[in-house]
Amino acid sequence: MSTHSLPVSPGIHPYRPPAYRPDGVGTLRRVSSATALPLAERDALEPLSRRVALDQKQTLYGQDEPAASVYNVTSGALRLYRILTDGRRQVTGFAFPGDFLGLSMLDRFSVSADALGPVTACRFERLAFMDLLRGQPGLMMHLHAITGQELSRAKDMMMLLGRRTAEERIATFLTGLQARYVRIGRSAVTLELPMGRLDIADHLGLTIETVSRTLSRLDRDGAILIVPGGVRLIDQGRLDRLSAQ
Amino acid sequence: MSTHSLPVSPGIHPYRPPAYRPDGVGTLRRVSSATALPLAERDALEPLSRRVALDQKQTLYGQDEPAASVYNVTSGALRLYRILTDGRRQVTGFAFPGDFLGLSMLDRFSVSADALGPVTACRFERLAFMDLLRGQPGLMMHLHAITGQELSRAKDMMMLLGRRTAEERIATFLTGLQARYVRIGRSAVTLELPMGRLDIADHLGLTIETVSRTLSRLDRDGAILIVPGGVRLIDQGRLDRLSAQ
DNA sequence: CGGAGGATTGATGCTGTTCAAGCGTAGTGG
DNA sequence: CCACTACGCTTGAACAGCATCAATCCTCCG
Repeated sequence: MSTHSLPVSPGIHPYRPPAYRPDGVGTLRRVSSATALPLAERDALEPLSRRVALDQKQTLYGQDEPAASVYNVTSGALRLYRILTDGRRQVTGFAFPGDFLGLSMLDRFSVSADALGPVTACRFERLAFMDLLRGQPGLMMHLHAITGQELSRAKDMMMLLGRRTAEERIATFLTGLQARYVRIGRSAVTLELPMGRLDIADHLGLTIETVSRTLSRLDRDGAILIVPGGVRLIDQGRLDRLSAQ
Repeated sequence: MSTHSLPVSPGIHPYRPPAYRPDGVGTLRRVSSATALPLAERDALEPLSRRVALDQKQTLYGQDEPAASVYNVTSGALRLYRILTDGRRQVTGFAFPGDFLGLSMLDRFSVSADALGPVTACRFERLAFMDLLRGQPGLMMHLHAITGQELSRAKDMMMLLGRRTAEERIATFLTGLQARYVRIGRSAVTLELPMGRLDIADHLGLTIETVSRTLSRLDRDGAILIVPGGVRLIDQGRLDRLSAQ
């Protein structure tokens, strides 16, 4: 997975890899601000959590598996996806530090989740988690709002998959990732892409060839710069226009 | 909107329109069983509700409008959609009796909602609704689960829009509608289609021509029978296979 | 009867897919 | 140190599915 390690490329690309701060503790510290939990609520949750660690390609849970836990990602990234019996795959999203998984608390997971690289997460036993929530209406409301935001983003994805061109999909994907990275305090200019081209393709309803070609074209046109393990956004205006709602 | 009124067609199609029971009261009586609320919880909600009625094409609320209310549909059907600045539209779903709208309780509606025909709904003032929920953790959990199911269906739609063929989309749409109709106690064989072909197209990420052609082909092949205002499902096995996960 | 709106059908074209070959880099082992 | 392999990515050529453009049909309704 060389392309995922973002080495400092010595030549053309003045690229500095994002500060890698292994936190390695089972906490909720690095929850993004948009979905941030108030301190008191975080403290209520923390005693329930157990730290889990995954290596690349390991599965956190599988689609339709009984959902025994709720997770909060603390480091790394995961891909969330469904697969049809004939192998066609839809990557419904990617999870980054601060993101909750399984928050809708249905009996079974609606997607599979596996690690794009080393991942750590906090694990909550679902029933205990729900018991706690029953006594914390404010926290419950907050988690409900997070689910509501996820639902809103799912509708964005429907619009993207149903009605947008390949170039718009790629641009929207990049600027969306940028916005998420900003919220968790990462570079807003050079985006690490921890997922492969095939993951992006299966997320955007395209083929790997179209993803590759479209990225190449955006690079050639000076909108982006493809760097090892990621992408640097050059023409922000153009990208924003392409991804405009 | 003649094709939406489902008249008894005298000739070839032995079609009986679904019993039209105007309930006309601002209650939660006809909530579907899958999302049904326990009696006690329904009684807690009912005092907060005000009945609203819409005529065809009237708007219940618009995308990005401050979300002052939560709704529960009591009769009729609505289309839920987003529009891009250049006019491209994605219909994210349709709402039928029993469905909640605005349940994620974000500050603004994430889609627009307007009536496909005459509609009645219960309206809840959002803040009062939320206040009530704070004291009713069981009800809150239940509504959260409904939102979780909606999120799961949104992921189904992503798979459909990203990875399925036109024929599969149509078949999945029809069998999905069938399942919803069964849950609210309507015919499982002859489906009323209160939405037009354009609505279906914008829901499935197709054009109106492709929807029309695909329905015609399924009709010609004996999988369905197109009747005025709806569709009769003939070859259930074939449709199920086409929409199989 | 005539108009309006939706639906259907046909001809043609384009965007993205499919099939196929080649490239670049990392890792391995002689 | 370098050949060899593996894997992901890129690029090209041909193709297909769905879109686009356009005409016609159907039904309702004034």
